[in-house]
Amino acid sequence: MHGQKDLNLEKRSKGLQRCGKSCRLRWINYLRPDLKRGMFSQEEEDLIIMLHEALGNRWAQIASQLPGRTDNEIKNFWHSYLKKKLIKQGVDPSTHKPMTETQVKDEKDCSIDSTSLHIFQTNGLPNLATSARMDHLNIIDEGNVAIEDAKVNFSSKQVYDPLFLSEFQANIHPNGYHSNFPYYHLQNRIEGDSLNPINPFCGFNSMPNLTDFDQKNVMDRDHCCDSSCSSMSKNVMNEAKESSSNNSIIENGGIFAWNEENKLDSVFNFQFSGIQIEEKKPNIFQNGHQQNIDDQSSGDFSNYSMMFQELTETNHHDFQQI
DNA sequence: AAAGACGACAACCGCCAGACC
DNA sequence: GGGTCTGGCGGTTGTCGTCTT
Repeated sequence: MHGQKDLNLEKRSKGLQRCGKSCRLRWINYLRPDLKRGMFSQEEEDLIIMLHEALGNRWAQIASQLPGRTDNEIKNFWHSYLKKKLIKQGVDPSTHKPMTETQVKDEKDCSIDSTSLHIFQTNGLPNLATSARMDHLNIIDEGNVAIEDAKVNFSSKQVYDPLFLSEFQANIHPNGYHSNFPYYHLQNRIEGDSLNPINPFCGFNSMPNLTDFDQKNVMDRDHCCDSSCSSMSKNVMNEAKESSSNNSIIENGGIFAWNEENKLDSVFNFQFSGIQIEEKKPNIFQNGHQQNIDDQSSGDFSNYSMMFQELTETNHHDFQQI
């Protein structure tokens, strides 16, 4: 240990002796001009939790859904904050399922008392990123999965779950943006498109790559993210509202399949690359919610947060008390 | 005021895959 | 086909500032 310390001291005194690889890493994680600084917003937290539930420790993929955030940053945030937060909520951070009382007790860092735990466990309340949706997913890690295996039956989905898997297919409005589901799906439903009944089979597209951001896109990053996420949240909110009124989610068919790519990556398609078009076409989903004051970090997912809050309001009540 | 604990975060390490020769 | 290089990734470590005792 001392040797390592001495080495570090030496490095500092001489200046870090970086190889090309570490220079690259420093650029990506620290120096890149498009990096978003500052704390993570609540919306980003929620998104990370959900993405982590779906993707596991694939930080790079998670980061690709959070423009301006690096995998390293998200990873650190997870280990230093989110993980503990989930544990305190009685949620196993690795499985995203409610921990048993024993598990909670086993967690050294967990200060939750058994009474509180009992409250939400007996109520059958989910964690924010409920595990229910993933329970019904038969998705295999590397994405090479037979379509049959990838089918998801939403009919067994628990009603309280406001954000089932399709939420990740945060599609862009067809008005110039990419769209498969849920927007298009939802539109058909709302507008009663008889030619396009609710299509239970949803295609997926290649996952956007953060590295695809060019400098101009970077300049517009927040706007882009804001819009796409807003539409996403609105769509999901509508979907969830509808489902709550019907007391079920997607009962007609309730199955979706993968396209030829068959990659879990593809589920998350925020299409950040649609910036240019989006700029010219105002987002029809703007619902008048005031942007979060913290424009750097919170604005991007403001609607998403509200949706989350609204959808989980009832069932989340007990959590607030914990 | 000092020492230890803790949290945040940058940096490092090792592995892997793809490109190239 | 095999070796080397490079980039990407996830896990882990080290440092530093802040908080607590």
